[in-house]
Amino acid sequence: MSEKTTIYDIAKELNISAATVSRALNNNPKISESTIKLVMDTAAKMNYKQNRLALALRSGKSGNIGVIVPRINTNFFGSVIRGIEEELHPNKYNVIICQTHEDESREIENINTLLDAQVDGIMISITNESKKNEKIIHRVLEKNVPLIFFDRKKNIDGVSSITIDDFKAGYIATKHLIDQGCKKIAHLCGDQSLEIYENRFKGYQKALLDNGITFDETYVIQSKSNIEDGISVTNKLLQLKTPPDAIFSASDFAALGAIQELKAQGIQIPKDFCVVGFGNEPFTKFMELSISTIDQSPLEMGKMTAKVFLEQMNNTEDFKMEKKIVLNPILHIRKSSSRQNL
Amino acid sequence: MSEKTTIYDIAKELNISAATVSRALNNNPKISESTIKLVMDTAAKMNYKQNRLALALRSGKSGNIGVIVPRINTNFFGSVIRGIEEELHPNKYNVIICQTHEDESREIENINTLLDAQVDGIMISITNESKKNEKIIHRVLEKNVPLIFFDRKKNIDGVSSITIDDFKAGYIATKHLIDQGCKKIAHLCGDQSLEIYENRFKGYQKALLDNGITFDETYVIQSKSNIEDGISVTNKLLQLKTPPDAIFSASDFAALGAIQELKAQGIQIPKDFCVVGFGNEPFTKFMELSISTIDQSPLEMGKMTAKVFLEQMNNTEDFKMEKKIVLNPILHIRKSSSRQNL
DNA sequence: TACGTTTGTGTAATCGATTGCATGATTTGA
DNA sequence: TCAAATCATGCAATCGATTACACAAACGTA
Repeated sequence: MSEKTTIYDIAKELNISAATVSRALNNNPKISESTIKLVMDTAAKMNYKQNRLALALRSGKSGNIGVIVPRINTNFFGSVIRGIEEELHPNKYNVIICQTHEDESREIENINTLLDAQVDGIMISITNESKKNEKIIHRVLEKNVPLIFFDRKKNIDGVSSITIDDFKAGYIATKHLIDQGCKKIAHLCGDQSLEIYENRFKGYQKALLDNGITFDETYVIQSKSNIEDGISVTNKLLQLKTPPDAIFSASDFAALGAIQELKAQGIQIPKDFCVVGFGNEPFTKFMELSISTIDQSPLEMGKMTAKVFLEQMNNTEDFKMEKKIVLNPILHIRKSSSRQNL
Repeated sequence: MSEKTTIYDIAKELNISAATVSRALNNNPKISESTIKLVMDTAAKMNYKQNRLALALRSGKSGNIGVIVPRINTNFFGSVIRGIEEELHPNKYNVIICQTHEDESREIENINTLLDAQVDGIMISITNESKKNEKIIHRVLEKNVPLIFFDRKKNIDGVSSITIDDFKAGYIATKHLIDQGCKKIAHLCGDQSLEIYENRFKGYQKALLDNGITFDETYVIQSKSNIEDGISVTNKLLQLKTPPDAIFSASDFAALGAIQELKAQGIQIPKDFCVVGFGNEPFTKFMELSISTIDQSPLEMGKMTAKVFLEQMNNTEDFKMEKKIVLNPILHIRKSSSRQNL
């Protein structure tokens, strides 16, 4: 049962005031060298640890940062959080994680919890673009709690964000399929109320346009980010009068489902049909028929997010800083769309 | 720029003392119904939020729980954390995540960080069994900070733990291979200084013994939990005078490497060779040749860990509570070891 | 009426660290 | 040698909520 030593204990021990102890511990130049040394030594001897709660109350800073994600147990978000963590820990910030499970009311709850917990900042990847959570976001801003979006953002003035260039990602993925000789490229798109999915779709359209392929909206079909949906949606595509000869999926999971369905129908990949996914989930690489996909550099994204936060915290200027960082997507070409060796 | 309202603001507004406000907000029976209602209403009107930092200082409880894992971006740990989170959030605890990257000194750092941050408890899956971190663990206990192990534990009196029955897991995995007709079963084992890997190995041995198969130590070979090591280790096994006809790997990643190497050597799975992995990583299910594996119920493990913590927090009795919970491993039989359809 | 109880509130201390202001001691400069 | 400047330190308030103790008012009872 080790009693905690406080600055008062040290003060009593040395017959000086707590104020002097506090100043000495903070290397205040007003305190004489000898006193500082004495206090430091005594503090070490008495195994003194600063009480961060007391500091938090006085300064109004908890030293905690809230991170809100749809879910934590996917490679993408797990890696982003890892990046955030690695950047913030050396700066004495702790990371508090919340999950929304793609549920808006849960998102609101989480933000309130974090505000209650007096976090020094919030980093969030929002669930979707609906108006419902607009209000709570503004409450965060009103409270002057630094807010940063990553990956799934809202466009709000004065709020920084770290995303990847989803338009470009959609573009290069589609362009790659065109380069492989595909002419009828379908797109499994995500919830269009989210900017990321909208941009992937637009990139896809632009690539078609730039390469003289007419856009056909029957080739665009929304799919959830899971295998089952990928299967059923692909099945529908294959029943079209003129079925597609390639799929660009906005999700790796849906792409995997698509591949399973294609195989089930005896279609040869990549000979007769090419597939590109999105996210570079670990399994895309491990599959026997490895899946081409877009890497989103999640680790990097996490680190950038944390860095931008730290910059804003250290920004003592009077003006608000807004940074919109857009990372470069990287296309990994794998077996599911490589025809050069055939 | 919304100024925060405190109980003093409410007190001033109503011309009563802050003490009364505090008591009213906490539904103290000493306060008259009418006052409580008045205070509650005014608090709501003034948008009062309790300052958790002040509460934290006074009570000595931060409301934060530290969770230490080797890494966060794997399915297993991600899911455990998710489980912990889901159980603790409704109880007003926040979860602070730390990663050790399998580095002992990092582990010590993390524990110190958490103690500094005045967490109300620590849940940890340790990096390994070496003596170096023994000291810091005891410091946690001395400080009376509740400590709980999950998955990778140390055996310390009075400390609760939630694990799976790794011995049984090793046993049923091996028994399954024997049932498939395999006679020369190799084991890719993990770091034997970790109890979990030691127990998987022991279960493997016992299953062999119980089924009249002589244990052959040349069939046991240590492998790191990654594909590359799985490949190289399997290559070595195949060069033996009498190569094995099955592998029970203590890691899914090594199992995947093993399968890749087996295929590369033209060996038919499961006809000529069976493989069972460990962990039920998502990819094991997605592979075209899906991999048999042991599920560790990580979500359940996380939830149990949190529950045990909450129980200990609510335990007002004078005695210490120690719970050693052992979850049941579940064998998922998939293509890599299913001979019944051949 | 007088006295003991109950009820509802207020006063002030507490948690631990920080910091503006005051003060006493020492040094500097003329 | 004395005023001014510098230096080192102490005092006390502060952050916001809780709570032991005190106390006044209201009530009940003999």
